[in-house]
Amino acid sequence: MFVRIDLESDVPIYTQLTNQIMEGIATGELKPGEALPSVRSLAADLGINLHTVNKAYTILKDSGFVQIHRQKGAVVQSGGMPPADDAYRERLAEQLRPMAAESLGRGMSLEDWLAISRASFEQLKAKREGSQLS
Amino acid sequence: MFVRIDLESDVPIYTQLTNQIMEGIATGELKPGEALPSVRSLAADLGINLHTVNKAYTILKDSGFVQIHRQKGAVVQSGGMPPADDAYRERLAEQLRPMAAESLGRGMSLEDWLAISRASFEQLKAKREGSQLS
DNA sequence: GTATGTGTTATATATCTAATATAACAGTTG
DNA sequence: CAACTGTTATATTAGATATATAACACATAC
Repeated sequence: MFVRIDLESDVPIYTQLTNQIMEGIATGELKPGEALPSVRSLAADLGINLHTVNKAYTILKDSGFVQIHRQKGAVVQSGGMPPADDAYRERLAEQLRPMAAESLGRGMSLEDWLAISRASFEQLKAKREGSQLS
Repeated sequence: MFVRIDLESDVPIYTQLTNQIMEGIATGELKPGEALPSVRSLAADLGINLHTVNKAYTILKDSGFVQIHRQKGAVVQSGGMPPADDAYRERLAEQLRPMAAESLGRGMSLEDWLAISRASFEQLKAKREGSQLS
């Protein structure tokens, strides 16, 4: 498995898991229809509790990135990913605002801010286009 | 005071406070050398506890955005804001990554991502250039 | 048809964070 | 001296995080 958990981080384990799995889906490392490890096996692999993994899976299910077949397990959403609709864009802008404020406060230019922002997105996009043909 | 606290939010009160004061500094609404309200008066204004305000002030002091004169109170940093050095830029990129991943996963284009990112920064910058002459 | 493997649900516990409530202290200012 | 700073200390409540065990419903494999 590609997941790495940092137990020293102040980011909750279930959040680290959620983020990394979502990143795997976004980059195409995990393809639609592909099965995720069972909550028990992934928990055992990572040396964490089953419920911690389950919490991450539930968040991904509620946000529409995975489907959960009660007895088959969790699989990457195959019926189309959730859209970047207006509600999401608002949430995103809300999250970005304090980060933009701190950057502006530290004297960062718009160009620098956009360069870092662009790099974050392009790195993931490049990974996706490298691992598959779309 | 310009601060608005949302008690329903899942964002901790001290974080909301920290963010809004930092935004005030970034936009120039709060100018270098300007005094912040005392922890007691701001707490009373917002209907929250003195220690919650103090926690926000301490975070802002530790990150270099305000100075605290033990008996005069907290004032906006007048000796230059903390720099946007490499360490900060790394932290920023770290924070942006999961957001970029979700946006990519939802099918957002680089252009859309940059547009939202740019808007977040420019709104604050415009506010700053509107409230002062620099 | 029993065994195994899914997610799910239920309790219980330990630890940490967030927020509040009081109280007191040290040092400045009016 | 009185009033105001931030600071420190102690205590309590509530919630989040993470763990541990156990059991359940249901499908599939032997």
